[in-house]
Amino acid sequence: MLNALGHPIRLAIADLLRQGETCVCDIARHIGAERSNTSRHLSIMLRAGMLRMRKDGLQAMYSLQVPCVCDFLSCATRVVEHDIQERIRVLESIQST
Amino acid sequence: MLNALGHPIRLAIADLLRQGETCVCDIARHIGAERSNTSRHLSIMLRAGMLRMRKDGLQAMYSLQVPCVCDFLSCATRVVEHDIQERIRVLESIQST
DNA sequence: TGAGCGTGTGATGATATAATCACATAATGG
DNA sequence: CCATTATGTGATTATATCATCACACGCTCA
Repeated sequence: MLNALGHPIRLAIADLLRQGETCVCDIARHIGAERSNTSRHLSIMLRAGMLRMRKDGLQAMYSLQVPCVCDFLSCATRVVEHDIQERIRVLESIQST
Repeated sequence: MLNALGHPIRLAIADLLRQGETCVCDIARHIGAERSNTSRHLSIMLRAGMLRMRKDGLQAMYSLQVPCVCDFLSCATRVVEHDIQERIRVLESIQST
């Protein structure tokens, strides 16, 4: 599952899906990727067990399967923000010398 | 950072380092990988900002940089366990038909 | 000072992954 | 029934990643 999140497009998909169930074409439009490519990444995430899919007429609706994935992404965001702040601090301390 | 955790060896390294600071040779021995390969994966994790390294004589001691990575891994573990239990439930329901 | 140890890193071949194109499938509506 | 639309999937090429080998560097101690 970590591997499934370790790609920019898939991370963007996961982030987008936190807002709720979305169809492939909307996902592709929002993240600016080709639909076939988006579909392929979605299938990877589906296989990883982090997404749920249901057919609604023509559309395939995807949503986050596990609520914890949201917490997971929130935690990742906090880690990254913390890391960025620390790097800024380091850069500033270098600059001041 | 998700990418850095999305590889079996690196995930094993992160999991091992939760127990505390460890040198490269011990890490390599514990996870059963070559030392040069281990060193390479460690540098990837270092660049991702999730590890800290300090030299201690001959040895290079690595440790988890951000405490949140521990929470992160705990959360991942919970997600996976939940997923496994759900898959078992699905399999059993198939078997019972 | 030279041997030994732990570590990091180029080079390289093997493998995996990604993006794109083309096309097939399935549902919808005229 | 046929055109249209949304989706998924082979095929292919390009790119990235991985594991291994060989070797260099820095530190320690006899």
